[in-house]
Amino acid sequence: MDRFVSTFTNKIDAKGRVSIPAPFRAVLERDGYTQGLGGPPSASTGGGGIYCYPSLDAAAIDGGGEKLAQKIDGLLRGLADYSDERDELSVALYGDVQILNIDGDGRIVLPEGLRTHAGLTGLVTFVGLGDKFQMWEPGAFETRRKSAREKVQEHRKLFGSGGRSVTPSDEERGGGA
Amino acid sequence: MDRFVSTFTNKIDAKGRVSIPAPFRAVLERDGYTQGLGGPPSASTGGGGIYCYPSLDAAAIDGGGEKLAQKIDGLLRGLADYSDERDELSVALYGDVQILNIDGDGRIVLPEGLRTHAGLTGLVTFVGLGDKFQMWEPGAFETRRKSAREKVQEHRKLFGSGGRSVTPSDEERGGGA
DNA sequence: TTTACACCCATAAAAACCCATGCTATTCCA
DNA sequence: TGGAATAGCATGGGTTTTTATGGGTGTAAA
Repeated sequence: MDRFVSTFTNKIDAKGRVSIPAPFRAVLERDGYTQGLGGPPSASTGGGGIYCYPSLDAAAIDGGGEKLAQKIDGLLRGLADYSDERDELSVALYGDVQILNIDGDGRIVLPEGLRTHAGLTGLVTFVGLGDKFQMWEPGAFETRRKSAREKVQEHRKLFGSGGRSVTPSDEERGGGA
Repeated sequence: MDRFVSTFTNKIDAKGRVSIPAPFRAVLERDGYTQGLGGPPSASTGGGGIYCYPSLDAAAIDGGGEKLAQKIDGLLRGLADYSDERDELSVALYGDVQILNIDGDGRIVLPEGLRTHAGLTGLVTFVGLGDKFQMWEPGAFETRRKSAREKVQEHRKLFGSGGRSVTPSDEERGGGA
């Protein structure tokens, strides 16, 4: 299993730290995470970390590991070096990215900018999306999830399936608080 | 991590010095130094130099290490010798290049010419763009960032995603970013 | 001399690091 | 089978290390 799945809600402590759900951590490690968690004693801010940036179309933070970073690289590859266009895209793709290091206890500190973009206060909901995951303010995510379900319902009517199965988004809720 | 990522805003002090963000310094160190100065080639003595030149198409300064220099070389090599285009580009790219030393505390001094080109006053925003970075006047950068984001929105449509909302069941989104 | 710059030190704030404490789910053993 | 021992995790809180920034001093160019 090397995909981010399921949702978990964790607490932001007084120092601004949040535990990354252990299953997500496991995915990150397999993805080539090389710091803090057993990686080589590389220099200060080198080696790894998770890539985070404000979601383009939602009040949430997108996060992921090396695989996500390579995906971003892929978007830029193909654009001519030193073209104006490339610089501009790079600003949006790399410029908004923050590399957050995971400490020895599996926690990260969310920078002010990201926190406000997602409207985070004391709790964060981690949502697995396969290649990456998102961090939401729990209330905002609940709203989003509901509307997503409704959409799925509609689609099902259109398909005329009428099946009684659970919706794809209906995973079991995560632990904490 | 061997690319410049993320943005940082630092202060220019009374002597005209600016701290290079530590993560960028780490990238430069891995990239190798261009100007071996006295002392061991380790971080302690600083002793490296960075390539800087006015951005061709923006009110900003481009900066980078050895890898950037090589990339510029490669770009020029691709053009026919003695072509007008090459001459122009050579002048544009090399003519204004300055090699700035990093002092023992990770700071550089920005020459007058570069500072005015970017309209820098008391603060500098460092923006990672992968294999180089840019230095902007914070206000000007905000404008740039905004337009860059809009451009990315357009590009996402090209990538085939274009989806407006991210639902928990919404896998495989091309545009990732 | 005056200026510009490399080099050195000091310091506050932030980030990284380390250890301790409950909780829960799981394992193990009588 | 039931309950104690155990292991993994989220969380709290000290402590140390980095980092950004301010300022002093000597030296070499102008």
